[in-house]
Formats: sequence, C-alpha cells, structure tokens
Amino acid sequence: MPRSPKTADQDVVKRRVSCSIAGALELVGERWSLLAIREMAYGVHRFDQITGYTGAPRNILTDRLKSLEGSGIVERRQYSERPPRFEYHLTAAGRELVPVLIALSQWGDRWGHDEPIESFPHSCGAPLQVDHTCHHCHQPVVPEDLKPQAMGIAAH
Amino acid sequence: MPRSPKTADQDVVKRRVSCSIAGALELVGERWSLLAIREMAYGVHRFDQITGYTGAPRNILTDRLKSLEGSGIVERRQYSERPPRFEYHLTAAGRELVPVLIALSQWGDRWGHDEPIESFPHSCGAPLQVDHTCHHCHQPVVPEDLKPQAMGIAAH
DNA sequence: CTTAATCCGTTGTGTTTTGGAACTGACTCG
DNA sequence: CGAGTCAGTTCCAAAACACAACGGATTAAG
Repeated sequence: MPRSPKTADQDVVKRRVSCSIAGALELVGERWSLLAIREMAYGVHRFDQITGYTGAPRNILTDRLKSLEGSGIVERRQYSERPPRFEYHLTAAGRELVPVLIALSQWGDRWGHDEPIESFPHSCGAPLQVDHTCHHCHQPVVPEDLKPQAMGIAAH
Repeated sequence: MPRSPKTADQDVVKRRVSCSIAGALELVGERWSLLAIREMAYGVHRFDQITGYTGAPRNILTDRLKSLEGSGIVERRQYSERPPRFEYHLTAAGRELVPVLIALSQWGDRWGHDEPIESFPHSCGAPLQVDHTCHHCHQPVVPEDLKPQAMGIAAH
C-alpha cells in the first residue's frame, strides 16, 4: 500500500534552507573546496602547491579560494610586494572544519574504495581514531542521535 | 623572496589519489549526496520526500541514489510489487557517515551565514555539542593533529 | 465509470560549471 | 640572455546541472 499518512507539506522548503548541514555545504560543499582546506590545514599555503597536491585545475582553485575568502574561511596574505604574491591561510572558521575533515578521513579509511591507507598518527602516537561524545553527558554520539523528532519530522 | 627550498615534486599526484578524504569525497562529495544521506538518517526513505526536503531536482536525485547504491552506502528496498516502488535506506557504511553530518552541522551552526538555528538535542536532553577525542589517549583532537609529518610533507 | 491524485521516476532542453591546456606577466637565478 | 618559478587568466569543449513536462501503475473521490 503505497500511501503515506499524509504529512503537512507546505514547509517542504523551510527545512532545507534552515538546515546547518545545507548551510555548511553551501560554503564548503563544492568540489575541491574541502581538499584545498585540507592542504591549508596540512600547512600548504601556496597556490601552485595546492593545485599540485589536490589536482584541482588552476582556474577552479582560483574560484574556490576566492569564494572561501569571501566566506571568511580563508585569509589571503600578501607575502611579496612586487610580484604580488599571496599565501592562503585558514581563519578560525576554517580551522574548525578540521573535525569534518577528520570524520571524512576516518570514513574514507574504512569504506573508501581505494587500497587501505595508513591513517594519521595522533600526537599521542597511536593511530588516530576519533570518538564522538556528547559534551554534556559524555556518552558516545550514535547515528540515531540524528533522527530526532526535532524539526517536525513525522515518524516514518 | 618567493623561492621555496625546492621539494621533491614527482609524487604530487600520489597524495591525492591515496588520501582517504579525497576517497570519501569521491563517493559522497557531489552536490545533494550528503543531503540525501541526511534525510535517510532522519528516517525519510521515499523518493518524493527526499526531493521535497532537500530541494534536489528529481533526475539528479535519481543519479545520486543510484551511485550511492553502487558505492554500498544506500540500499534500495522494494516495498510495493505492482507499481514497483522502492525505499532508500542507509547501509552500515551510510550510517557511519553520521559523524560527518554532525560535524558539518556543528560547523554550520557556528559559521553558516544563515540565521542561527536551534541545534539538535542529544538523547541526554542537552543541545548536542560534540567532543572529538582520541580513542586511545582520550585527549581532545585539535586542528594541529591534522598537520603531521606523515605522508611525507616537507615542513613549509 | 470517470476524473483526480499519488508516487517514482524518465526524457528533453537549455544553462552553468567543469576540466585541460595554453598563455601572460612579473619576477629570479645562473 | 635564457630557462625556470609563481600566480593567475583566457579559451573552449565536455560534463553536470536545473526545470519542466511526460509516463505508467495504481488508488481515492464523485
């Protein structure tokens, strides 16, 4: 019986625009953006190096860096006057994307289709494996925590 | 002086292909993919509902779901025989993307350009704020942990 | 029985975004 | 001078995208 219990559907669009995930993806969800951010997090700050390491086409990277700068994620620092040259650095907002990168990398380690890669070592020496815990109750955050009644979703 | 200390640059491409972040982005980095995954994590499993909530064009969503199914992130379950109808569910791989979604949403809450949104409540009741800690040493993971000597990056 | 509506797509048609490669320009080094 | 570096820009073909319309299968309403 393909007939659902009829949910209010006027606000179909409301959820989309007022969602932090969609909002984040609007700023960093385009191709190459997160990879460029990864490079800067690694400590790579020069245009040519970023293109080289990410594989991003130069013109695309130009665009991405420009828009990331516009979003306050990247800061453009001039390091040479007379051939005007710039370095790209993460702002505080950019640095706070690192958990996203780490989460992606952990997932990629486990489920990516490429050969198994050695993961980063944490500063403690052990291979980094991140636990996600609630700041308040210190319990691990599980997938079901994303499935809340919040935002007026009828239970399906 | 725009002159770097000359680094070996033959393996410029090596890093890109052998990176778990890039690998993950190849599978879920396209537009609408993560939003569709978000919906399934929320418990929304039907085509029309997913298009409605995400705003993704139908044909694009068809593509995305197909490719996510091919990557083993989404499972297509038939729930009606004679008008053949399907539901889309996350696999284990898909469910493990939830930390990525949560990290993105936390970032979006703080830095997204839209109006401040109320965040999810955790199951403990408090507004969810996630701590990222090393599974071994239980220390918080900080941005600098991503900047390692690993992967043969010369210090810049 | 006829008409409308739901649900899940597919097709068709333009627009936008990409990717790749070549080109510019201002230097630097030997 | 000639080769090399660095950071872009420009050009163009190819791919991805958005929108709207169409379709078949079925159930609900009048």
